Amino acid sequence: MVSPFTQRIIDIIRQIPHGKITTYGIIAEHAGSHRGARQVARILHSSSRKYNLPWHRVVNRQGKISLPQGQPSALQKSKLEAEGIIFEIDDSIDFDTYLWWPDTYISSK
DNA sequence: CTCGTGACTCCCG
DNA sequence: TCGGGAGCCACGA
Repeated sequence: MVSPFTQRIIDIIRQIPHGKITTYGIIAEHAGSHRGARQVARILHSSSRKYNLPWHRVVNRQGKISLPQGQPSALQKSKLEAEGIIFEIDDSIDFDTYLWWPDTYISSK
């Protein structure tokens, strides 16, 4: 049993298509908290261990990996590249090409 | 229950 | 362009 927010976030993460990415902010908005990006990150981290979520498909607002440079970020990058995502020169991801927006019953905007 | 922590983001100089 | 401060709040100890 988890909180509604957590459940919603998990639900959204699971809907991210293969080869696509989204941001913490977008997920937070869909979870009901436009500034709950930190919670998304925390939940994502925590839940990915338990629910085996594709955490590597979530990046920050700049389209970049949030993890500190080093092994963790390298791992995420390699996972994304394995799905066909091409990184820009500055290691960012092109939103026009790869950004995915949850289709879930939103439509309010 | 309380407390510290944080894979973020926005706003203001 | 960049840095600091604030907001937000679930999770784990």
